[in-house]
Amino acid sequence: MNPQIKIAIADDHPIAVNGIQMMLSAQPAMEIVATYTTGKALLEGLMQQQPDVLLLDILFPDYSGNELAAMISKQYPGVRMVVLTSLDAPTMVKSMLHHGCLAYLLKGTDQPTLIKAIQSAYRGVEFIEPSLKEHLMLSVLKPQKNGSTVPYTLTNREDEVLQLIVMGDTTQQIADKLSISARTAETHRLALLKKLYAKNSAELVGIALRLGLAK
Amino acid sequence: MNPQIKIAIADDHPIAVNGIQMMLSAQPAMEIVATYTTGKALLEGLMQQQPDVLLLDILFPDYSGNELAAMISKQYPGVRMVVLTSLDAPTMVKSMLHHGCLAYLLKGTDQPTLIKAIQSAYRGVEFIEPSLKEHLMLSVLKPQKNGSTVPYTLTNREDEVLQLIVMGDTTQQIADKLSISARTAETHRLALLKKLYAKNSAELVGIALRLGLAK
DNA sequence: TTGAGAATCCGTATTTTCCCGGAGGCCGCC
DNA sequence: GGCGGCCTCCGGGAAAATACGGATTCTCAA
Repeated sequence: MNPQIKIAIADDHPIAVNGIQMMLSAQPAMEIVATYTTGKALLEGLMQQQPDVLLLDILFPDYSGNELAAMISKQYPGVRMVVLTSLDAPTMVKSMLHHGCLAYLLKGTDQPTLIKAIQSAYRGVEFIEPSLKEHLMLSVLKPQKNGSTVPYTLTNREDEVLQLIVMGDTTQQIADKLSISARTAETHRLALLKKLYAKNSAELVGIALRLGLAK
Repeated sequence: MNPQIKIAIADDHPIAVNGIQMMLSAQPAMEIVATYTTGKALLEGLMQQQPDVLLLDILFPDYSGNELAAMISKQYPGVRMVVLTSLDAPTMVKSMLHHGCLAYLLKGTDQPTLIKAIQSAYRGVEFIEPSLKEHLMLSVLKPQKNGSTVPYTLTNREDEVLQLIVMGDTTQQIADKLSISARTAETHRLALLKKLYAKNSAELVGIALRLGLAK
C-alpha cells in the first residue's frame, strides 16, 4: 500500500476550493492537509507544513502565480506544484513550467484528469492538459520562426514599465517617474513588445491584462 | 416550514459545479435538482424541469450568458436567475440584470453570501455582490463629473474600431479592414479616447478590457 | 574567471498617434 | 420640418512610438 499523498489547495475562490476537495474526497490515497485562499496564507502555511503536491491557482489578490511558483520552488523544492487555473495562455503555461511547476490544468478539467495529474506530479512526471498541448505546440512553433527562442519572463524593470504603460503613461512620463532617460524607458517598452509578441503598446496592454501581468 | 428551493447549476467547470454543490449541501431548505456544463444541456434540461433558482455562469463553450439569460427569461419567467461568474465588468453586470437576472455574484464569493443571494432571488429580490456595487456606482458616477451627462455608450462603428485596436491594429490597418479612410478610423479612435477618458490607445485598451467592452 | 543577462544610455529615420480645427450626408424622432 | 446623433471625410502640425543600429556598467552564477 502506498502512503497517502498530502495535498494542499491554493485558490482565491472558495467555490473552487470546495469543488476540488469534493473531486478528491473519494480518493483514499489522497489527503487534503490544507487550503489557502490568499498568497500570504499559502506562504505562511508552507512554513508550518509542506504538502507533497500543491494545487496552485495563478490569480491571487495579493501575489501573482509567477511570483509564488518561483518562491516556492526555491524554498520548498520537495513540493510538487500543479497549476490549476482558467488562464489558457501559452506564455503563462511556459512561464509556470519554467518556474518549477510539473502540471498545468484548466479549471474546466474533469475528475479523472485531475487525479491523473496529481499522481503524475507526485511521481515527478510532467503533465499537461491534453487540450492545452496543441495550443502549446502552435505557440512554440510560431515564435521560433523568428530565430531566437525567447522565454517569457519579465525583469523587474520591465514589469515596472509595463504597469505604467497600462496606466496610460507615455515614455517621457515613465522616464520621469523611474528617474531614467526616455531612451531607456523606450528600450524597456520595446523589450516588452518583443517578449509578449505585441505589435504596439495597445496590443501589449491587452496581452498583459489577459495574462494577469497587470490589473 | 417553507418548501425546499429547487436549484439548478449551470457552469462549464466541473470544479465549480462541485464547489457550489458542496456549499449548499448543508442547507436543508435547498435541493439541487440538476447540474449542467454546457448551454445546450441547460436548455434541454429546462424543457423537462424548471428549477426555482438557476445559478448561471456567463462563459460557456457553446452559448454566451447573455443569450442564455435572454432566452430563459422569456421562455421560463418563473425561473429566477443568479449570475455566478468571475467576470466583474460593470457592463456585463448591467447587461445580465437587464436580461432578467436577479442577482450577480463573483466566483470568489463565500458561502453565506451565496445562500443569501439564492434566498433573495427566490423571493424575487435583487441581490448584487457588495464589492461589485462600488464598482457599479463608480462606473455610473465617473462620466458625470465633467458636467454634461455622458453615458458611455459606444456606437456600432466605435465598437468595431475598438475591437481592432485591442487586437493591435494601427489606424491604417483598421481603415483597410473597415473600408473607410484612415482619417475616419482616426476620428473613431479619438472619439473612443474621449468617451472612455483615456490618454492614449494603450490606456484605452486597459479601460475597455476592465469594462468588459472587449475580451 | 568568464559569460549571460539586466539595466542603463545613445543616433537616425520613419511611421503613427494625438490635437486643433471644419464639413457634408443620412436617419430617426419630436 | 427641424434637430441631434452617427458616419464619413479632410488639413496641418506637434508629439510620441517604432525600427534599425550600437554601447557601457553591474551582478550573479556556472
